[in-house]
Amino acid sequence: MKTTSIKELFRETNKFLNQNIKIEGWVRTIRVSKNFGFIEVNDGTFFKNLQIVFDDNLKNFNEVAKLTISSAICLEGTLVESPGAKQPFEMKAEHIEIVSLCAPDYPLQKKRHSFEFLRTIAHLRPRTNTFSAVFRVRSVLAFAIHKFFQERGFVYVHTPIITGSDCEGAGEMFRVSTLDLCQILQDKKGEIDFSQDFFGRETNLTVSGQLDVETYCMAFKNVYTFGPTFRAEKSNTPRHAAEFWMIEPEMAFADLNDNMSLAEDLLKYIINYVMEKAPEEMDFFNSFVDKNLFARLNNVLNSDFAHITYTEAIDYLKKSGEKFDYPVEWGKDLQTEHERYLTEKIFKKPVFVTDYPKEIKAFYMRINNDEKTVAAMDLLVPGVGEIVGGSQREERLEILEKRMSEFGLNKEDYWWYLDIRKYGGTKHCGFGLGFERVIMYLTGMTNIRDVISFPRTPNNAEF
RNA sequence: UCCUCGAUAGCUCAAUGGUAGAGCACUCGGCUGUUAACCGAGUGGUUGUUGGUUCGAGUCCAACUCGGGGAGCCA
Repeated sequence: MKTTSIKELFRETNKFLNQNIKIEGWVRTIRVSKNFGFIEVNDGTFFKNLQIVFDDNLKNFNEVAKLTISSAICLEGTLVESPGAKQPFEMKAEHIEIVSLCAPDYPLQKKRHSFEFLRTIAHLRPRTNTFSAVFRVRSVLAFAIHKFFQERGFVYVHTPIITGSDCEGAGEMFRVSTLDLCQILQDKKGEIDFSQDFFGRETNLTVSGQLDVETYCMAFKNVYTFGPTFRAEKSNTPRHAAEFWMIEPEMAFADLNDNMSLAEDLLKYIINYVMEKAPEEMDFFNSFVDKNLFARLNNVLNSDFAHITYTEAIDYLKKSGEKFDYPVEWGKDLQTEHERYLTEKIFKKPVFVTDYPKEIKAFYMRINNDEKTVAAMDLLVPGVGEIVGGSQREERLEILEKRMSEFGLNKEDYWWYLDIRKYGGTKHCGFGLGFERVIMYLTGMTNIRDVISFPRTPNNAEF
């Protein structure tokens, strides 16, 4: 007999009602009386469980009655309408095979656990309601992002994970090496001799695919990367991880306004997509994780994002009368408290902040005509803060070279990046979108460690 | 890295410097429609680690480890 998925039962109920079916899954909870009992079984195909009714007509009733949570079972029986209020249908079991009895020291109980505890059993937590919902949404979202870009003709570029360049000089990097740590070779200056290393030079894990993807942008016009990114920063916050995923689109013949339109369209598209494709999971988040979730997401869908310049943002903050821990001053970067005030108190919706002072942004961002600011944009959203950071890139070779020397960067190390400007360079722009931050924003989960299967953070690489 | 709070049974949490406790989980028994099922009984502890103060430390002190919240860096 062919196995039916619980997802099919919920999506095409009439097809299976009063029919004989076979189900394979794991016991989520069991309640037993003297002569009958109930099992809630989950087969992994769907967020919700199927309730099983069984009684002592089963040959192995006594064994079934002693099933432990998370035991694997295979059932045959009839799908019938349920008299109970909490489920539309249930299965009247005629045969239950115990595939594997779960050991009694199984750490997950029927009761609620703290996320902190569940992080210590990251190999078991996908079996809980919350993590089942988080990781199915993560999967749906990843697909939605590809679908969005592919539908618009963007080419997916796999930029390298191991890199010889130090993109934007941003953050500490993880060194990649096959040198024997016990016998590091030093050259005459006493420095490490990377010519003896695997690649014949110093290499690291990537902190951004942007510089590489810009080269493909000049060939395919519209491109994007979507892959793992690594930062060796000892950041200990609910929003940072040493290994995370990032989406980085890049568009040729496009300016900062095109860039912001793309970011806004992308966010709205994936919100719609995940609401449509994972409604049970989203209902769960709205009910148990963040009661304002739907209101917040609908607000994003139904509003045009606000646009202000950095200079205007400083004015807003100064006129607000709010007392901030950090002073508001033109030329200084916006602090988290400033960003949150802008998006949560003043605009109450996503806000693009553009045209930051050139001193506080990266070397590759395009200098504006005022020669004081660069064509950068950050998208701030209520609750999460900065979710997108992007810019129009400096395409003018002389200006880019000047900027690099101001930042103390060695031109020779970026020869291929500069070549793009020499050989048919054009205006272009792009941004980075933190995948985990999107998941947090769309689910209401507040810690990045709870939206990554096996999170890597300082002093933590278990599993 | 800085500030701050915390760590007690498998889990969630109690315990005035003076005998280490409850609910859930687990084991056994009861119960004919349950929904975190219910009722009864039982098992379960080197109180994060190391050192100190004290007649006596889960409780006070110090360092360390890990975790939460905030900050910085950013995505």
